[in-house]
Formats: sequence, structure tokens, C-alpha cells
Amino acid sequence: MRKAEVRMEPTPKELAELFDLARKLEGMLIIFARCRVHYEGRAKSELGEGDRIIMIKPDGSFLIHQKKKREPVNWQPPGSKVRLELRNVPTIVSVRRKPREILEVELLETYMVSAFFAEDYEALKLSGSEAEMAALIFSNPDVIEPGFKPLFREKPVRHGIVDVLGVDKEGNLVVLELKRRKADLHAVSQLKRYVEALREENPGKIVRGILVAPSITAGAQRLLEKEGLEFRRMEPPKRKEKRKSRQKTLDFL
Amino acid sequence: MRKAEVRMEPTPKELAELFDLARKLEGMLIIFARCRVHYEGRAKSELGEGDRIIMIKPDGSFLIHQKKKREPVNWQPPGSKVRLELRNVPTIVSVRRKPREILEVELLETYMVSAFFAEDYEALKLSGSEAEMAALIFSNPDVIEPGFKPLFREKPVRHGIVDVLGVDKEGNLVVLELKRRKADLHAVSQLKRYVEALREENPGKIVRGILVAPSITAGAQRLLEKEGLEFRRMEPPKRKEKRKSRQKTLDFL
DNA sequence: GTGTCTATATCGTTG
DNA sequence: CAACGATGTAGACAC
Repeated sequence: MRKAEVRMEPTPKELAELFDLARKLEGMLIIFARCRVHYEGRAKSELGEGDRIIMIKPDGSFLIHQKKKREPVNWQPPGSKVRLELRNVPTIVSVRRKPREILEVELLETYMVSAFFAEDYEALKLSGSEAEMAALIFSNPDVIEPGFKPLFREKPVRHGIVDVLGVDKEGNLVVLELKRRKADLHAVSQLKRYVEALREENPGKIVRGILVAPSITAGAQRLLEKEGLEFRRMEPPKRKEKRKSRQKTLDFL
Repeated sequence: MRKAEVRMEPTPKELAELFDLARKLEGMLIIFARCRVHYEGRAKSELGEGDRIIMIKPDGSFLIHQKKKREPVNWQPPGSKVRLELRNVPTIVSVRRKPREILEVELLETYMVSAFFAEDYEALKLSGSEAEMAALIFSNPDVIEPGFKPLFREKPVRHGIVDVLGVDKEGNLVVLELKRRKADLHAVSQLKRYVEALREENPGKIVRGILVAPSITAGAQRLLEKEGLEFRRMEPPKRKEKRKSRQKTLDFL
């Protein structure tokens, strides 16, 4: 069996065969087609006739791409059930259970169908995330301020979950809200919500709130100052490596 | 010229030819390959060897899909500049200018490359958005409450932009925050931020805040009540049609 | 361009 | 499963 199978201008029968083969062997499908698309679920949409690329993955993910934009024009997430119906016009139907969503693609003309029996055991190793900012703060708390002691990570409070909760050198409670990119109004609102919750839960205690991010928008800065909150500049650290991938062992050598 | 061109197990030269053809004629490219991926920009990532599908669009969009999930494992947004470099290993390089981001894909083995010269003049017609909730409220304000009068849509206030600003039958200011899906803590924080801004800007005035959504999480409900804000249940309306697509005219008939 | 917000957001994690 | 928050969020729109 080859890794890739292709049929140009397939008949409905050829289309169905490759569709079934991909299903059985857990291959990915790519279809070039002129099609119409109907979606109904959380919202509802219609897409008139045009040429698009359809991608169907063995986990049920379903993507329809036009020739612009990073985002698919229509899609179905993993877990959806897909089938090919040979109506007057061959139609791909994908159903998601919860919430119930249906995607139908009428294949008016299929230029190419291909199946790819991909083998892939690697996972992305990403660096520069908010989680790595937190790790840095715990390993080197002085990046926040001298004497800062982080105590909890992802600490649930009354109205949400605080990124980092600690104490300053005076013993005051300190809430950190971390953002890996420029902090906006939303980030300030979030921090304010946590600070207010902690003040309620700790009457009489001083509770400081610090927004930690590489930069901040003008509007967020205004709101931050009005609320008596603080800002500490910090870049998300980019490591050389991060272990997350499955190791490839060569036992048999 | 056919709509689709395919090369199985292409040589680097064949790969380059189809790559250039797609570029020149604004076609979409699909490549099945065993590859490694390196990304550096806002963050940094590495992806070890494995089989993936690569999609390159004429607008510069660049997607690398593994066989699971709706999201590409790596990507580049529209506007990026892509080129094929015939090094020891053929390598696709995509560069984004602002922010500066580089994506490199080493093609260790190319199983298939295909170009699709897609023609598509249709745009998605979507219904059930937040914008349509707002339209419904303006055309039929009683869905909020008897006597409600919406005055502004997307009204900038001190710390953000209010979805709908109006007055109730008593003449009090009313801020609506619309959500097309279940409202969460973020939605309540947002509403609270607007209400507080409007109370500051209108001293002495009563300002009500109403969260309008199909449902609300338990935590959001708690915070909403504590803050003296209100909830009004409303489903995003799904229309039969919505005009957004380019009309196909048949002048010559 | 920056700032603000929506999204059929998707995704991971936790209770 | 619901809830909560991150995301290299992307995309749209106003200023």
C-alpha cells in the first residue's frame, strides 16, 4: 500500500471507494471540488457554488477551505461522524452530536480526490507560553520584585482562577495575572475580579494586583491606574527545547 | 490548463515547477510529505519528523495539518511570503513581516504535490451572530423588556465599547452585553466594566446592566447577582437567508 | 497602524 | 459533563 492514493476526475464509485479506504485505514482525505455547503448548528450558514479544498481527518475533523484566509470557511470539529451519500449529487454529510450540528457538502464536480495514510508520532514542542512565564516566576520570584514569594499557581478563588497568588515582603497578598502578549482591557478586568474576590475573602488584608505582560495597551493602562493595580513588564521566555514529544527508541538496533 | 495538477513522488525539480506554477496562477497547493517544522516568532516551536498535509494559499496563508484536530499544528497567516529553497533537503520558508515570524518546513520525503486553480466568487452567508441579536433588539426592543428603548450600538465609553446602550421606561440608562452563547465570568466582568464607566460618566443617574444570552454559567450567575446586574435569556436568531454574497449576474443572457 | 471585541472560536485542564 | 481560561488565537471594525 502506498502512502498516497489519488484519483483525478473520479466517478462517484471511485470517490466512494477512496472515501471508504481512507475511513478504514485511518487516512486523511483531500478533495478538490466545486461544491455548495450548508451548515446548521450553533449558527447557520450557506455557501454558494465555488471551488474549494475539503480536508477530512480520521478523528472526524472536517475542513472546507476557500483560497483565502487561514480559517476554514466551514468546518466540523473532531468527533464528528462523516459519511458520503450518493444522491443525485454526491454529498458529504458530517454530524456532530453535542451540540447537534450538521454540515452538508454537495460535490457538484470533483476534480481530484486523494487519501494520505500518514504516520506521525511527534507532538509540537512549544516555548514562550504563559505557563513558561509562571515557571520562570516560581524559579526566580525576584523578576516580580525583591522579596516576592509565589505560593499558588492556578488558585481557585470565588469568582475565577488566579494565575499566581503570593505574598510580598510586607506580607500583603499579591495576585499576578500573566499575559504572554500585550495586555488589554480584558486582562485588567480579569485581574480586578480576582483582587476584589480576594479582598472579600480576606477582610482587613491588603491585596495587591499586578498585571505581568510584555506590554500594555493605553486603555488598559488607564483602567489599571484608576483601579490602583500595578504593571510589571515581562517577556515570555523562549527556551531552546521543551520536552513534550514522544521519544523515538531504536531498541532493535 | 486543467483545474488540478498532481505529481506523485515528485523530484525537487517537479516540486519547484508546480510550486512556481501555483504561485504564478494563484493556485492553492497541497503537499503530502514527511517533514520537520521549525517556527519562531511570537513564540517558538519545533515539530519532529512525521507525515503531514501542507496547504499554501495564494494570499500567503500557510497551514500544516497533522491527522488530528481542527487546528493546524503550525501555520502562517495571510500576507506571509513563501518560497521553496532547494537545499540538501527541499525546504519551504514562509516569512511574516509584522510581527516578524518565520516558518520553515523541511521536506524529507514528498509523497504528492498538487495545485488547484480554484475559482470561487461566493462568500459565506452566516446567521445567528451577535450582530443579528442586536438587530433583533433594535427592531423589537420589547424582547428586552416593555418600554426599553435602544439608543446606541457599539457605543464607546471610557473603558471599552458597549454593545447596546438604551433607556428603560423610567428613563434609567441601560447597558446590554450580548453573547450568542452561554455567558461566562468574562461576560459579567465586561458588563460590570461598562456599567461602572457609565456611572462615572453620568453621576446621579441610575445605570442598569443586563446580560443578554441564551444561558449563563453558575459562576457567572453568582457574580452577576452579587454585582446587582441582570440577565435576560435570548437565543441568537437564525434567519433563512442573509445577504452577504456577491450576486451572480447574468447580463449576457 | 493600535485598540477593542467577536467567534459555529478551538483546546486543555480541572472539579 | 460543565466551567474556566489560554491561544503564535484569527478576523472584523473603528479610530
